[in-house]
Amino acid sequence: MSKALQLKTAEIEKISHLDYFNIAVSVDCVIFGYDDKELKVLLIKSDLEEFEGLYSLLGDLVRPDEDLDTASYRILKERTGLDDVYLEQVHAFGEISRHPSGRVITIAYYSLLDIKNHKLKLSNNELHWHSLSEIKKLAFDHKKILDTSLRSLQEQVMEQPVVFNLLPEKFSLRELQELYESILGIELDRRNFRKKISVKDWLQDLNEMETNLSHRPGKLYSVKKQYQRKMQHS
Amino acid sequence: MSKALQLKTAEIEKISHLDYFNIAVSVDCVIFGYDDKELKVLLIKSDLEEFEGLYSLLGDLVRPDEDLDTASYRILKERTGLDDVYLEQVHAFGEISRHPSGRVITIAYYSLLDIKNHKLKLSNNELHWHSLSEIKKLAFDHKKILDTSLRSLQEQVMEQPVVFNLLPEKFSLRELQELYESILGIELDRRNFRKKISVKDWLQDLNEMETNLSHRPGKLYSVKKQYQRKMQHS
DNA sequence: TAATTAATGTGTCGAAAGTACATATTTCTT
DNA sequence: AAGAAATATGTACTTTCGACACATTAATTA
Repeated sequence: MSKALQLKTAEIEKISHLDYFNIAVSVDCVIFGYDDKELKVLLIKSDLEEFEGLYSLLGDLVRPDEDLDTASYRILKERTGLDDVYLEQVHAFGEISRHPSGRVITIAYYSLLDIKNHKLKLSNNELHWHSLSEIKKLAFDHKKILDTSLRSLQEQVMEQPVVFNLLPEKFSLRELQELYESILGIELDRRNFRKKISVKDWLQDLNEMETNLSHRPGKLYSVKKQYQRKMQHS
Repeated sequence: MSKALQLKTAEIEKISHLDYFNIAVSVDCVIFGYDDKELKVLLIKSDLEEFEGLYSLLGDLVRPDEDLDTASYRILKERTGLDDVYLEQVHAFGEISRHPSGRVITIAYYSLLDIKNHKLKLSNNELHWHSLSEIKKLAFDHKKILDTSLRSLQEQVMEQPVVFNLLPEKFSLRELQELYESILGIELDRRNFRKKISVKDWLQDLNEMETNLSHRPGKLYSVKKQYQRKMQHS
């Protein structure tokens, strides 16, 4: 093993095997949701004394026999019951004392899902959706991880068709625009937004209308099949 | 520790401490260099039987008492003697069998340096510069890591002032353009390139000219101080 | 020293994309 | 039938992008 890892002999003598295997690897999932015109993130109450009263992202140690990607899917599945969700790796965080109980480096993933259409079994556990705007402090370095993930999402959102997992299958252009505004934190001009989206050619016009509104309904769209991002089942 | 990592009691019983600490963490550095109008990468001959005759990136295990960033600086320092080099994290690679001798996940960093101005002590070791165009196969998953890092560099290069570490302190616009062409793998129009660079306002006109050319010399520039990317010494 | 060579330095025009902005239309409600 | 509340849509202006050509400079050579 030591030779495999290209250590020099002198180093091998100095450093024991156990030293090197004293780092644990975890995955943390930044699960963004969208509901009530607000971007939210799924958090769990931290059960560490050090972080009494604080919330943290959903994470777990990576098992020796699973890929990083597989680990993130497993965590999502275990915690939310969902298995059709797109995950994207964001960054690795490895400061020495980021975890109070030991050396743990973590790989952050973000994920997007439509809160209303993915009813979690929230009843018996400590899992809750939190509005991004209200989150001031999180356990560990999870606030930093959240900020980095949001920035990464913001950078991708206008270039790539990533956000559709946050919406129901059928949505109006107004709903889509409100979602973009939530993610980017800015207001957008309706006509310019529609123009910009329409040149991307991501949407399928369903020839259906919104219903149950007390005003003129809008047309409904869905994202074209080739742009749907689902889990690559492993 | 187990509680710290938020395992359920049932899991703690099933899974021993050692199982979880059976994953090693390494850092691999994709060190790009530029010389002779070509983009190159620094590789070392693999000393694994499995990869006989193949080259690999510069990497090492992360020590329990160092940050990921610190580890990447240490590796660069140890292998090249350089300590004023900018490193940027790219991605974590964690496929189960990416390392033949055990479970090792690796965090990839890229780094940029001017080959001519950073004379490595290349004499006694197996370190060599390889033209990117000639690299077909590398040890481990290092070809994939290299490709991902290059793509990441390509995406950043027009937006951010990242490439100046690949050039000597003083350079002409032609040299800069040739560098961009090497990185992007395309030819650029001289006038449009100059226009694009000039609006960025990254460059300091040094009021000096190239010398020792057999034709009209160009003006020399350097990157403005506020855009220089050096190591944040830790 | 004049002519040649090989590169530098520079500007314009048309196309495409981005931005600001207002009115007519549709559906539901009363 | 009128009013309320939202949808759907186009144009003019500005900025950016891309293609493209010619005069200038310094070194070399005849």
